[in-house]
Amino acid sequence: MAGEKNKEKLILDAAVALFTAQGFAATRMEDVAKKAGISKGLTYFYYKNKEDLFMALTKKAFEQLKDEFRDSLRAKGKNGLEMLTDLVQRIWSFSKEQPVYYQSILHFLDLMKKYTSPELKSQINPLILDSIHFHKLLELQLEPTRLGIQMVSQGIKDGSIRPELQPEITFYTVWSMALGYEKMEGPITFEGKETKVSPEAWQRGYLKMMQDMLKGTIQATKPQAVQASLF
Amino acid sequence: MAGEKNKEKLILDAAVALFTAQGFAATRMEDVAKKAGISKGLTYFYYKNKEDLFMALTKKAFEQLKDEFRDSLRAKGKNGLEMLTDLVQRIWSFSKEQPVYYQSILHFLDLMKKYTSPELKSQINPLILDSIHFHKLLELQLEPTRLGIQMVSQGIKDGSIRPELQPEITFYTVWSMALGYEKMEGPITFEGKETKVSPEAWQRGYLKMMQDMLKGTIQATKPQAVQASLF
Amino acid sequence: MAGEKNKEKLILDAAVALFTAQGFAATRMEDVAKKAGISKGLTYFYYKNKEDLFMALTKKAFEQLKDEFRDSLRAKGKNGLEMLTDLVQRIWSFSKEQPVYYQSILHFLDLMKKYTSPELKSQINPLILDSIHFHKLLELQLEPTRLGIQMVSQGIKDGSIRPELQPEITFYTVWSMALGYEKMEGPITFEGKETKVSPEAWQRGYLKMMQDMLKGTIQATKPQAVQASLF
Amino acid sequence: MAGEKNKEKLILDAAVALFTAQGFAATRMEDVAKKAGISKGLTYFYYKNKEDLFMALTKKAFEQLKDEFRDSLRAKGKNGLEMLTDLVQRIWSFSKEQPVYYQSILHFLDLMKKYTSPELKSQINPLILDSIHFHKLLELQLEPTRLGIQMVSQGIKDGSIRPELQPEITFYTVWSMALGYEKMEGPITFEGKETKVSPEAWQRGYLKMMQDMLKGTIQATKPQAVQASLF
DNA sequence: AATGAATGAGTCTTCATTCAT
DNA sequence: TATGAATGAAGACTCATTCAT
Repeated sequence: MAGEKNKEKLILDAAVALFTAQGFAATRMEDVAKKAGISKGLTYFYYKNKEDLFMALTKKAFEQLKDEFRDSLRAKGKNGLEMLTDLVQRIWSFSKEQPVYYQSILHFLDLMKKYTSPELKSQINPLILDSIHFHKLLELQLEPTRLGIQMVSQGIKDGSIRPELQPEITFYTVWSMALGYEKMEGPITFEGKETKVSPEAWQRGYLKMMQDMLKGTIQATKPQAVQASLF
Repeated sequence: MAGEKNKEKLILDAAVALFTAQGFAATRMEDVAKKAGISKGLTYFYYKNKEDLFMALTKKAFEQLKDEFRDSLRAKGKNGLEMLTDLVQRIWSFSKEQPVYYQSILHFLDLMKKYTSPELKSQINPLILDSIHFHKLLELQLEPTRLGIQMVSQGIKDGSIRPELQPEITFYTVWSMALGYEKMEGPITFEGKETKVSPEAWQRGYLKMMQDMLKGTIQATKPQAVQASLF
Repeated sequence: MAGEKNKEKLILDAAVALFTAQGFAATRMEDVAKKAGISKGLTYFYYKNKEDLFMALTKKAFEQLKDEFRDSLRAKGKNGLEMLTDLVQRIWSFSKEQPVYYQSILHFLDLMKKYTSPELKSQINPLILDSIHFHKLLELQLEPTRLGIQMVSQGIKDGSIRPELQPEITFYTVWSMALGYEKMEGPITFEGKETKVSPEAWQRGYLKMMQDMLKGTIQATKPQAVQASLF
Repeated sequence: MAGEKNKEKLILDAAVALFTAQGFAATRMEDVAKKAGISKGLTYFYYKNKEDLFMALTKKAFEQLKDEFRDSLRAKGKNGLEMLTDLVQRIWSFSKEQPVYYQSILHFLDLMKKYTSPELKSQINPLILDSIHFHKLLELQLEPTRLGIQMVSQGIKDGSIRPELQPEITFYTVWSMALGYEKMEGPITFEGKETKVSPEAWQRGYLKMMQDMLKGTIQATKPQAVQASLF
């Protein structure tokens, strides 16, 4: 009774667990069902097909991501630049703690590229276009962006970000930097074994450069750990 | 007789063409063979398996990428900052003109992340680890990086880049920014339909911010198109 | 309250509509329930299973067919030969207007063949043998036949049919001719596109030959449309 | 070496055997492969899918049927009416000895009905329309018909068939009678248990009536068994 | 009578890969 | 080198049917 989680969520949780451990392609719907403690058929009752399930998962990922954005924006006593710095770090944490959600977001971005290109649109699996979750995502994906743009605007207003920067473009730049960072982790770690660039040093350097790129005349209200560390 | 060696190339070219049109998963080895004008069996003579073929393709991608880096570095009359600006634009062109090669590089970066993580390493398809091309790639991937780092060092020396920046970290940052940019194209195009942020405006803004982040006291020797345009 | 019994009919009507549009195999019980405006479960309350439903439908088909036979036999002022001519035309109309009922009758005839053959009986889906409707059908199917035989007997008595014909065999022959005719419609229509044999010409010719086969010394009491037309 | 039957035929033979024993729907492709002594995959190498296999089987059925027609036509010393009588009996034998082939022909006739009707065409399984064998069948199905029409023409010429009959229509009538006959076997056998109409008596009666329907002034060159028996 | 969530057996089909020639 | 017939593991998905409520 009490512990009777909603089946839909049960399935999604099982999917996340298995995708994390084995990847999307290597996970069979039957395994998802088994892990969720239900029958295979019921999985198809709640999700039209594997793609639909993945789109539902992606939706959840965006919702969680939005929460991160919201928490960054709500933080008391932070100026715009500090918010963005915090946000980027949250994104990195998110990519580590919820790798499947994070990957699903990256996958969705690739999807968007195809979706917005007339030549590539046909490459998209029709089952994805069929999914109701996919269409909800088209809207949902904009929400984190809106919050991010607010942070930049806030930073310009409070003087922590250069006034000549255009908020939309600036936010997209920050967002894409965060995404690019994650891609480099492998090579950095690999090479770091023999060079001086440790992942930690790189992260500090990366944030610092980003802040330099953005910052206006007003200094941070309080010294930030990242800013303090030299590299 | 003499020119027999290019069967290998024939296969690779066929693979690129098909992966471009349909994606990796949707392309069957039989199709590759047919497109290359040879038999299915022969494909397996030259490449151990589909993964091996893909690793060979990735190797070629890195070689081409390295050429782009080299061309940027060799350009006469450019200071370090200009080289990096040029490089980033080359990378973007590369992602558009050789989408399969570009995607194979991104895929390899993901692979590197798993490869360098003890927990994730087991997720890598064993056939990949078997591939001789994969192991060559482990070395090869460092080459573009080395060239990029030289550009930063050059920029510091010629004053176009801030002297306090650490070359390795700075290059990685630029490199990851270029990668992140490409990821955002879909959303930007999608949202651009109703907002003021066109893909072109964003690209200009992105480059400008990157340059602001890097630039030292010395101005560009000649005005650059990108710098000139406001956003 | 009073009229509750018609849920059964509701289901049957829904089944007929869907079978007509999509065929038996392509129609799911869930669709039938939805079309009938009731729940899936209730369908199984009224009909044990899909086969049982189909047998019930077949029973209804035989009842309607019997009505056609009865109407033919009851017609005033017609001699036996005219009755049979009329009957054959009714059967053809029936096959066009109630294709599902008609097909269910053909299906039942195939079933009978298996049912009466010791070797083939095992091929019959056990659910069919379980159906109470099937067993009712074993009796019901004889009724149209009885009426048809009466027509032949009547024709012999009134001189419109050759006296040396054996009524049972003659009726079965007429009945099977009517069935065979319908099977040929596809090929005739297909080939008719390039030949002189239109479906209409064929129908007229078919009836004429049948009448020639049956007719005795007494001519039709009134000229019949079919007899009048040459072919 | 010697006993190495062509694989395509091996598969077809296995399919016939299994369809005969269990029916089309109840036979799995895997069983066909096993029975043929090959792997499941090879079945799909030779036949695109189950429908394609069935269409190939139907093609073979029409070829065998055509042989029956040809043999009837070639028979020395027979007039047209005798040929048709012989043909009908061959068809009946065929339906008993090659029930799967026979049923596949009936199935094809149903298919033709849908194929030639704009409203019903969409009900046809797309895999069937895809099958190359289906399209060959559209031509092939006409061949037996052509031979049958020749028989009627021959009968008219030699005086064994009424001269006023139109060959095409007459043949189609005979052909459809043969088909209808087979449909009645079940009911006749069932009812025959308690009535005087045995299957044998019916067959004799049926043929006699058909001959009466067709026959011209010239008597059979030699007495035929069927004609001799009273009913 | 009535509901609809839940079950799970059943099957087609794909395709990377091998191997006899 | 080169072929292409042959293999067989793997997995998504359907739908008739049941049953707790």
